[in-house]
Amino acid sequence: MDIQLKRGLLDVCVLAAIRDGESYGYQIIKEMKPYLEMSESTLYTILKRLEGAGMLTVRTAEHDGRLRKYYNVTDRGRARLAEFREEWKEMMTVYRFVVREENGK
Amino acid sequence: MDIQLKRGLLDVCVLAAIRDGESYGYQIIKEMKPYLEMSESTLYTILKRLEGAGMLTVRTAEHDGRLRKYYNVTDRGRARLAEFREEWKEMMTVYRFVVREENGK
DNA sequence: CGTAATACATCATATCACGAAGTATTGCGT
DNA sequence: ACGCAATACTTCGTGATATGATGTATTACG
Repeated sequence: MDIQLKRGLLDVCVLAAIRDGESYGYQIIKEMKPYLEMSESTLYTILKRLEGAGMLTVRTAEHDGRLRKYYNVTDRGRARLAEFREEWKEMMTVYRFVVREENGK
Repeated sequence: MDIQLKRGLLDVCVLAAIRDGESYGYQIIKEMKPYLEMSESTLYTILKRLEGAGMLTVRTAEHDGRLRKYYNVTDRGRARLAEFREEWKEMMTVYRFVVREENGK
C-alpha cells in the first residue's frame, strides 16, 4: 500500500489491536500483519508516541526470562478511536470526489 | 482532519481536480476546498512532485497580465487514480479492523 | 489610494516511517 | 553440542513531506 495512505491508519490500527486487552509489541505486529504490515522500528516508535500522548499505559513484566512491555488503551486512546470514526466520514467524502465519474466508468 | 490521514489523499485529490480538463493552482485550491483544505505552499509542492513523476504536464500562459501554469493529467496520472481505487479496498479492510465491535457498539 | 484577491515561488521546520544494526534470551533441528 | 530461527525491544540516521512565513507582482474594487 502507498506509504502516505498507510500513515493515517498506523496509529489507530495499533490502538485497535490493543483495545480488547493487554498486548505487547511482538504480538501486535503479528496480529496486524494480515491488515497492515509495519516494521518493528515503526511499531516501537508508535507505541512510544501513543504512550507520550496518554493513549496507552505500559507495564513491564518478565515472561520466560524475556522482558515484555504490556500496553493498555486509556480512555483517551478510546476517544481517539471514536474520533477516527468521525474523521473517516470526511475521508469518504473526499474519496467520492476522487473516484467519481472516471470517464463514464 | 488528522494530518496523517490527509496525506494519503492529497496527491490523488489534486489529480482528480484536474482530470476533467486543464486547471491551475489557484483554481484547484478553490475547487478542493469543500473536500480538503490545503495551503498554497503545499499545493505547489504537490504539483511540482506530480509533474516530476510524469503524472501532470504543464504549459504556461498569460491571463489578464498574470502568468498561469495550466496542468493536465497524463496517462500515468490516470493510472495513479486507478491504482488508488485498488488501494482503497485495502484501506477498507484495515478500516473495518479498526472500527469493528467497539464495546458491542 | 489602500486593500483584497489573484497567482506562484522559496525556505526553514517539524513530523514521521523505515532500514540497519545491536542486545539478549529461548527453542529446535541435526 | 552447535547453529540458527524466533522472540523482544532499542537506537540511529535518512528521506519524504506538509506547512507557515515570507516574498514578488498584477488586477479589481470601494
